[in-house]
Amino acid sequence: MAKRSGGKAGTRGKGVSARPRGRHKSAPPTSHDVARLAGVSRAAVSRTYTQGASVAERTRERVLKAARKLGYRPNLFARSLKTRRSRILGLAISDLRSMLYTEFVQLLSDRLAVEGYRLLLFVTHGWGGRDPGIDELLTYHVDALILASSTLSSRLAEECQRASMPVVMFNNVDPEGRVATLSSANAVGGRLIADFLIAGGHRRFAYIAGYDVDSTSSERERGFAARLRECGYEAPLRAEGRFSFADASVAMRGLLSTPGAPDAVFCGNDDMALAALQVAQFEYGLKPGVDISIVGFDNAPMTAWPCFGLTTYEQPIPRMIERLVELVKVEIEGGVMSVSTHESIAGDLIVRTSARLPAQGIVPRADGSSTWRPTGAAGAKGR
Amino acid sequence: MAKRSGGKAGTRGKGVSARPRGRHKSAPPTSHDVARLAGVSRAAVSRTYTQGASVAERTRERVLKAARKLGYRPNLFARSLKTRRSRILGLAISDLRSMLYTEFVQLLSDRLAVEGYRLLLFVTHGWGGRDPGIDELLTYHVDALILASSTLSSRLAEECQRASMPVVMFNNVDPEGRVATLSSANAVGGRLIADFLIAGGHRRFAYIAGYDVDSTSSERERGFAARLRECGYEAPLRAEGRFSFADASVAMRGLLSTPGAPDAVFCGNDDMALAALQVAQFEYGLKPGVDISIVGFDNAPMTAWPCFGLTTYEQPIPRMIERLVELVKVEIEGGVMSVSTHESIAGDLIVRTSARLPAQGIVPRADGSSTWRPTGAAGAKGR
DNA sequence: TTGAAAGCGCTAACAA
DNA sequence: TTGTTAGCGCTTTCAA
Repeated sequence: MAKRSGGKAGTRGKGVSARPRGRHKSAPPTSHDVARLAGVSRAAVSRTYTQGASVAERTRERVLKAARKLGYRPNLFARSLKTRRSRILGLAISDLRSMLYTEFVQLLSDRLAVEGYRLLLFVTHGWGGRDPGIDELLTYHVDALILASSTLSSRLAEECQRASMPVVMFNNVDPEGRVATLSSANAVGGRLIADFLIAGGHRRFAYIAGYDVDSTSSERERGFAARLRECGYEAPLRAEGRFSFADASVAMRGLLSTPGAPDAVFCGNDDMALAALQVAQFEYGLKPGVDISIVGFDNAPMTAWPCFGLTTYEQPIPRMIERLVELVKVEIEGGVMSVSTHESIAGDLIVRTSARLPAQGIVPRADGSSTWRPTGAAGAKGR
Repeated sequence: MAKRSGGKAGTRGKGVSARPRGRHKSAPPTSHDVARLAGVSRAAVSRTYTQGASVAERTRERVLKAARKLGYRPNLFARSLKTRRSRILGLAISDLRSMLYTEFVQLLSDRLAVEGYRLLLFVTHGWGGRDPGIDELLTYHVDALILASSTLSSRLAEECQRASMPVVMFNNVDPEGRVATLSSANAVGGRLIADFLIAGGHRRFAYIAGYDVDSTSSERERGFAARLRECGYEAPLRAEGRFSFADASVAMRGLLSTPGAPDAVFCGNDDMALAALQVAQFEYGLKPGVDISIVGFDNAPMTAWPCFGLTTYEQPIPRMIERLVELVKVEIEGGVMSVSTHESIAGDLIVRTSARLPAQGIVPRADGSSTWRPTGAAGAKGR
């Protein structure tokens, strides 16, 4: 049972007047303190910590020595007042627990660290059309905002614009098309999965959706349903899994308990697909890839685990992050965006064991996994 | 292919002199701008946004109206200069992808949002004894630092103290005991798992460790090994899984390929346990809970999935977060910590299907899961 | 290369 | 209740 050190309290002179302190803790040292100890001006201290400023080596050393002695670190928030750059980016995200997004945040954080940026986290729980927190979001005057998979009302877009806060959206679109957006090829993926399941010989399709308001989910569904229709199949059954394991399990039970139960289920993300997989397998005794085909969307790392072997449409996170970071930097520089404000990045359909394999078109990928390419007449089979 | 709006550039008067602007973007409005438009002083604007300040309703309304018109939000970084509170907490964490920690960060972020705090993220990749980034960490003058499962060298502890930065450690201990620490009952958990596996009739034990330097893993191992010794068993076999799925898979293969392969494997966290489980099941054809027992540590949500049914020692995250937040608040207030600087919180052993059940002692928990309580002579069986 | 001085956007003590 | 004033800790002209 150690005791706190507690010492170092009380006063300490600074310039002419003593600074007021907290009761138990001394305030952190400032450039003023360092300057005094080193016998230089505050400007010299500042220059020591500024890339490419001109300071004599001797001055520099004295500053650093004094700083070390005092435990001084420049205050980034104070600096940002003058430089107008906080090197902090806001990340608004609906749920960190979605498998793909934990991967996304980890990799994004890593990538931005290289760039000298840090992430300030806002977990938004999906907002669902309303946008509470918008004022708070804008109160932190971060360098830019990344809105990842959280619904953006047109009002938020407008507010950010008026507050001249740079924004980039990731995997969700601004309904009014004013905000730079990067997403995966949702509709394309949905279409490809339709082709894949048709080629696998399926007849009764279903889609487990995320949220209705979420463009991510609805785009995937749109592509899927459109392609089925084009090929002469009925509209897929539909259930809502709210992007979560628990809700998707319920949705899947509902689907499998109906008379004309589907033999092919496409899920709006991998979390829901793993739920569907397990419900089919452990509650209905179905063998995935044989009795039923289940396909996800994301290619989250876990889906490759032997117990799952999920067939899923890849979101190429590393590439997406690379591009996202570029977009953010452009927004921050305030450059003129001559390119499209809505970009999408396509991935491969990663073929594993949870869905029946078509007779042809399976091709290996560089990383050892397999994908599927529609053969012949672009996969159209009529009916 | 929408075009950017681009407008609103150029200059805008402010007081006597025009402020310099960026090229394409206007600077965000300040309290000065609002004050001018509303015909009041900057102080009045400030008061409007300060809890419990005295402003006439009429003034308040005029300020808010002007603010709305301009898209003004107070700048929190500027405010923090004066108030010495940024309402930002730094979170240093070694890897977001560990199942328990995604849960932890999500819940912590939620809990802190209620308290009015936001998290600034530092992913540290485990640091392993060295502590790069310490200067950067301290450059953001956040209100406090939470060091979650990342190795803290005594130097970092000292530096934070000198920079008078409040720190709380979560699931890792300051080697010198100077920093407030909260962890789960690692050694206790390790001992309980030893008892449990012994009661299950096992003979050949193994431990898959995280990192050697990590106190979290070594404490668990210490309790496990100590209890085995007390009960007259040989020291467990040992392999290093570095807290990751991939490395733990390799470790498990190594373990199962040795002549005296273990029939009971305790893993330092759940991620490694799920790896061990799948290697045993899919590569060695062993049936968990029958041919071999595998126990994890964390009780991450996924471990309850039907395909896993992992028996694991619970880290009661909600309770731990509650206490963590209290500790952080105390540190921030600078109050005298009269309590122990190292607290630990115990959880239950959650019994599922991945490990053989002892003949007695299985009891239900309130949430529907089951736990195990050693019976008789505190579980000691001698030999 | 250096220091003095002004000011980033905001708050708080004080006086009106 | 309000405005004036003096900073919070830092950077950045401008002269020296």
